[in-house]
Amino acid sequence: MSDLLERLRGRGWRMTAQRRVVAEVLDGDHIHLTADEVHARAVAKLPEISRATVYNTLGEMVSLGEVLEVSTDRRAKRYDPNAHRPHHHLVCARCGAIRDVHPVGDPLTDLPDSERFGFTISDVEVTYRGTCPTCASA
Amino acid sequence: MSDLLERLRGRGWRMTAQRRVVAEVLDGDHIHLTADEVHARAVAKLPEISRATVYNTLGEMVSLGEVLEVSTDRRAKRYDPNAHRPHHHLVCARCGAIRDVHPVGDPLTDLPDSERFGFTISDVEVTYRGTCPTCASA
DNA sequence: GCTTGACTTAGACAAAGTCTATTGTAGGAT
DNA sequence: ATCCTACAATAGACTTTGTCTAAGTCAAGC
Ligand SMILES: [Mn+2]
Ligand SMILES: [Mn+2]
Ligand SMILES: [Zn+2]
Ligand SMILES: [Zn+2]
Repeated sequence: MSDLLERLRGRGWRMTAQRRVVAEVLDGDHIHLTADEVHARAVAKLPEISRATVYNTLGEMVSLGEVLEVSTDRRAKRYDPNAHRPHHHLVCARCGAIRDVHPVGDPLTDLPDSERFGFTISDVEVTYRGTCPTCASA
Repeated sequence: MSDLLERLRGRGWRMTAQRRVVAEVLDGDHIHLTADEVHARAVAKLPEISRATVYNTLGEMVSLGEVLEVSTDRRAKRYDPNAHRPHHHLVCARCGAIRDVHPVGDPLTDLPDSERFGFTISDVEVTYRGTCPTCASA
């Protein structure tokens, strides 16, 4: 069921009811929830879970490399369980819907040496913005 | 002197000491200051300028299209007077230094139709991350 | 030099996130 | 099975970044 939960087992991770529900809430494709959204969904399964624990648990999952932090807007960070397949994001400017996308080619080759200012570049992050089909037809 | 200030004149923009100082502080190349940094530098020239006025003025400049908001980290928004030459950003992960960069080609062509989920894409934002020469030699 | 609507200000308020002191518990040891 | 203890969970104070409001100030046209 929870692929993320499976990945977290056998890492010496002490299993608690709180950690289990956070992992369950983050299961699925194109999942990019804020900490507060994770908390709201976790409370539905385990009413006494605290906000601090959700933040702590998400932070640990990020440290373990099993969850990614995504910042597609200037509001809250979003947590993404799709940590093992490199990807970028497509965001609807109207409703905020987020899709995982996989551009072809390496965007790094598009940056000429004269535009690198002597930096050693280790990562490129691409965000596509537009209007989703639902918002376009509304 | 202040190219930004020149651009803002003759737009029916009521000129005040506060607005002049904010525009002066934002003059230059590769400028990407936070609102608080703008405020600190503005206070040095005009001690009584308030935080609210800096936020208001930056917001108006953004609305006029003369300043861009840049979000290269999850902390404060940064304000960029280079609003008329499309560009992307190269960020040092260690010290936060930000350079304006101009990749060749259109990153949109790298996203196949099958990866567009029916969206109409209007904008692409690219952030290159790495280590600047100063941090690399330290 | 008036008048007036636009601008500025201080401080309250809000959202997102961090930190701390205290209490609880998972899981190994006995 | 029970005990122990290091690790985890909790409430709430605190911080950072940003917005809002009500009252005072001023640039610019007449
Ligand atoms: Mn994703
Ligand atoms: Mn820039
Ligand atoms: Zn939409
Ligand atoms: Zn650096």
